[in-house]
Amino acid sequence: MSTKVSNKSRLASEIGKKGAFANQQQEVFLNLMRTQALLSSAFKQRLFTPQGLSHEKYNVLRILAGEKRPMQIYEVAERMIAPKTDISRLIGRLVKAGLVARQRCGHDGRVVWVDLSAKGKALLKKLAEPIDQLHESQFGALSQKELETLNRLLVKARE
Amino acid sequence: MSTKVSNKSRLASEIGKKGAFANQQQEVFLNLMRTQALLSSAFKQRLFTPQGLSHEKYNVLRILAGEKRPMQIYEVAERMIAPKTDISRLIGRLVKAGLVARQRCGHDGRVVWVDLSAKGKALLKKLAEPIDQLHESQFGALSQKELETLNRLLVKARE
DNA sequence: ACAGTGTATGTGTTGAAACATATAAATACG
DNA sequence: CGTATTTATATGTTTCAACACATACACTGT
Repeated sequence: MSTKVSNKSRLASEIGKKGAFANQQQEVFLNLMRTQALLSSAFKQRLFTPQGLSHEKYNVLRILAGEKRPMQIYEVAERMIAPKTDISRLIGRLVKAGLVARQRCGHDGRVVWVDLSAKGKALLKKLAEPIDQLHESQFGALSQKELETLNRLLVKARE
Repeated sequence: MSTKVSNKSRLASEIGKKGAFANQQQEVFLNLMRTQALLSSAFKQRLFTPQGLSHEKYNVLRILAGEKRPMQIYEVAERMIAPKTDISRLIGRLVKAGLVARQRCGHDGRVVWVDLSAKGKALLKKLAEPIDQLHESQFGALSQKELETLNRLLVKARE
């Protein structure tokens, strides 16, 4: 039954504050959810929705822009912020919107290459400065040292 | 480490010479999105989906449990992690699942009171410890001081 | 009393997310 | 070779989210 001693008890006994600890973790969790929701909703409302974009669509564009080359669909899927199984239809919507081009590979009949279209590149260029400004308005109150700390702690929480 | 800033520095001068910041801000933003996605997806997969819950459903239950009293629908909506306009149908689904009770107010014909049902309370009780354990597995690597710092920085980013 | 305004909740509709499953092509293997 | 397995993408179906709009009631001032 007790194949694994809970980490909580160990840590809690080290610190001697069992209940308070769990609450603090809950607080951090809710805080993380709330902050993410607020910041991402600002992007959606101010930048993405007016351009007919969603977070996921923008993400694909951003990934393609970062690579500066055609990518296979599964490569894009692997780099999405949230793991994405339903990538085909997302790409399909981007193709329909004229933002990416999709092309079957000759050698390997399974593969589809996707890349930014001129329209997609133009849209990203248009968004670049507003995005920087929004980031600045969101994180401007945090010093560079605080940003580094936040980065480090967020990564640590993921591991 | 090489600092490749050709594109950024031009933008930086346009928006006030904070180009070095813009990259770091982007990194924090993406980090925040990724960490939130990972942590919340663990909750969904391990705890919520097996119980037929979604994040939003659980949120309503959590809010009602915290108040320990019947609440009006708009009160619940105001406390959701993400602002929710479409709360009626969410409550409707919870009623359908038997987790909350919904009752019209006699005095004010507009008002609907919602409260946890016995089934809802039992579900929350059943989830309490697994939730603590999951929090511990997610945040156990962070010291209490680090959690405080993370909390503070997340709040600061929201303001 | 009643028209106008504000408040609380409900719904119509469209698009997207989730999850399983299906197709299709390349590769491995006996 | 031919069959099984893996890889890459697509689709069927159900449920949910978002946004606008609609309803239903309460309150206010005249």
